[in-house]
Amino acid sequence: MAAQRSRRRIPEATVARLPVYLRILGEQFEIGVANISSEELAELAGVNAAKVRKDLSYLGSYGTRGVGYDVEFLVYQIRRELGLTHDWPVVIVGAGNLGQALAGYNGFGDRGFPVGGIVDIDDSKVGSVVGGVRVRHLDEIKQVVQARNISIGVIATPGAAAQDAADSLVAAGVTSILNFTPTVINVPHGISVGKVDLAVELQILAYHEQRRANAAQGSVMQSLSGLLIPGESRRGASA
Amino acid sequence: MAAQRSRRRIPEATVARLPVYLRILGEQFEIGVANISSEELAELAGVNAAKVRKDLSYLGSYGTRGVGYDVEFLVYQIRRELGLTHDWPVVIVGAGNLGQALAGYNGFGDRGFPVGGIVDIDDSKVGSVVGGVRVRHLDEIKQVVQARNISIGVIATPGAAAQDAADSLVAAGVTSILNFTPTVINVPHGISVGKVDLAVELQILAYHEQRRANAAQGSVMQSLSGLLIPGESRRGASA
DNA sequence: AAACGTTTGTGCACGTTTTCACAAAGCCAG
DNA sequence: CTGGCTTTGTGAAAACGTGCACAAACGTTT
Ligand SMILES: NC(=O)c1ccc[n+]([C@@H]2O[C@H](COP(=O)([O-])OP(=O)(O)OC[C@H]3O[C@@H](n4cnc5c(N)ncnc54)[C@H](O)[C@@H]3O)[C@@H](O)[C@H]2O)c1
Ligand SMILES: NC(=O)c1ccc[n+]([C@@H]2O[C@H](COP(=O)([O-])OP(=O)(O)OC[C@H]3O[C@@H](n4cnc5c(N)ncnc54)[C@H](O)[C@@H]3O)[C@@H](O)[C@H]2O)c1
Repeated sequence: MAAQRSRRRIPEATVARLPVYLRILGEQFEIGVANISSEELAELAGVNAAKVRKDLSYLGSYGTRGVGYDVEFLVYQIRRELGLTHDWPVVIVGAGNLGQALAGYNGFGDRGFPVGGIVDIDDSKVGSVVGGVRVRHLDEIKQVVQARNISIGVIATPGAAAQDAADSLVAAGVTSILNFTPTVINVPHGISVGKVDLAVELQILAYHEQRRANAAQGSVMQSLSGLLIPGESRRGASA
Repeated sequence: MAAQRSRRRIPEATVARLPVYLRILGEQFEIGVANISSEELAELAGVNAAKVRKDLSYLGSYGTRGVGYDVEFLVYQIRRELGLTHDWPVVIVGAGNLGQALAGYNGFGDRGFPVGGIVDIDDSKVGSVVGGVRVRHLDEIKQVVQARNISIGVIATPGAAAQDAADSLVAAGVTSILNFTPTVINVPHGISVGKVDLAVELQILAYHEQRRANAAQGSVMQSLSGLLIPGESRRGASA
């Protein structure tokens, strides 16, 4: 009776890398690669080979020593572990520029996340069709979510409305939220939240740019004081 | 002569949170809040107060014990540390759906990252104007970058063209890249790369959804075997 | 000017993630 | 079926990130 079922807990850092491996493996499979070593996969994913092996080891012992991993089988196992064996329809809240772009973007549904519904609070948006889906009113979100058994919601409203949107999603029964607004949202315990913030990414890059600029200036100063070894010019390792 | 200049190295995890604090502090300043405690800021940012204090301590000792932090001063210090005291124009490669959406999005320039240029390889796109900027041909990227002294590039091409786009950007003199395609790009040492991948975020959420589903099923099984304490129903802590 | 309540700044312990390094396991050639 | 080559899977160490807990510092009140 011992349920030998998965129930391994996979480290969050690994979960974030599995989708990257998955995509690469899918591409390799497409071009006829049947087998791949941790070294090759690591190269393609831009990470350390030992890390790849440890990551994959959380799925089970699916490699063959001296040979590598069967690409097709590995794709199946990762998909299984990530819960990608079936589609996860999503509901988008906010049918503005971003909401419409997302709804119209196929790379969304192609990856198993079809747009199951779009809602907006603005009556002038309600009724229009974007990406083949008719925009419904925010008030109907519960019907939309329950009709297609949706558990993932995407927030694409202005930042000021993000908390409202999150509350509506949770009330409608959604248990995972991807937030595209810059606003931090509060959700009840047990709800997962992912965040995509353009400005944050750019600001991180700006920080590294500035460091480089400062370091370069520092180097010049050192150079002037005769301390910089030629050929060893400083460049922040940040890639 | 000892250059007492910054040159503190700030942990990457902290760098990723500073933009969040910055936005919140800006909002608080707007609504007239002059002073804030680490506790309050932590609450608004959804993190631990000790973490906030440690993060801010990397900037220097700018708080006042028993009082808190001066909001305006802190905004200034974070902006300074992140290198946001001046604008960082960006060049967008790829004027398709995403490229046009980004170019037309004001929250971009508003945060100090104006679109300094857009290039595309498709002649039918060249010459059109999006977001007030005229699309130039990829071949002219070097002129575009150098004319405005751009150091940040954004890749919004199809995934298959991402490496090409990265190579072009690096050749043109860009030293930081934000990659919106799902493709992993290789860049020379010393170039910073940020990545925004929608599918990865959704797949991470799917994983948590699936775990919840499995755990719930597990609970039912436990319940059936009399092991589930009522009121203690399992819900994965993932928020 | 002392006593008090508040909040910072940070040492320390703990948890997580990365990396190293190597035995175990497989394939293949002879 | 043995020996040599390759590559996995994983302990153990190192590096990194988080959160607790508390002394030090500050403003206020008496
Ligand atoms: N446009 C971009 O390229 C881009 C890029 C990155 C991030 N973002 C972020 O995405 C969000 C949306 O941007 P946008 O350009 O699409 O804005 P937008 O103004 O075009 O669209 C917002 C939509 O949300 C609707 N809305 C407002 N309150 C609502 C509510 N409570 N419930 C449901 N719908 C509501 C509005 O009616 C509108 O249709 C913003 O937070 C923005 O910062 C946009
Ligand atoms: N549209 C979305 O909502 C969305 C969301 C997330 C991610 N993405 C990703 O963003 C990328 C772009 O998506 P899109 O919908 O804008 O695609 P798109 O096809 O509309 O636009 C791509 C543009 O890039 C140009 N291009 C192609 N090769 C080029 C090259 N070598 N140099 C310069 N330009 C080149 C094309 O001419 C085209 O104009 C894709 O990788 C996609 O996966 C898109």
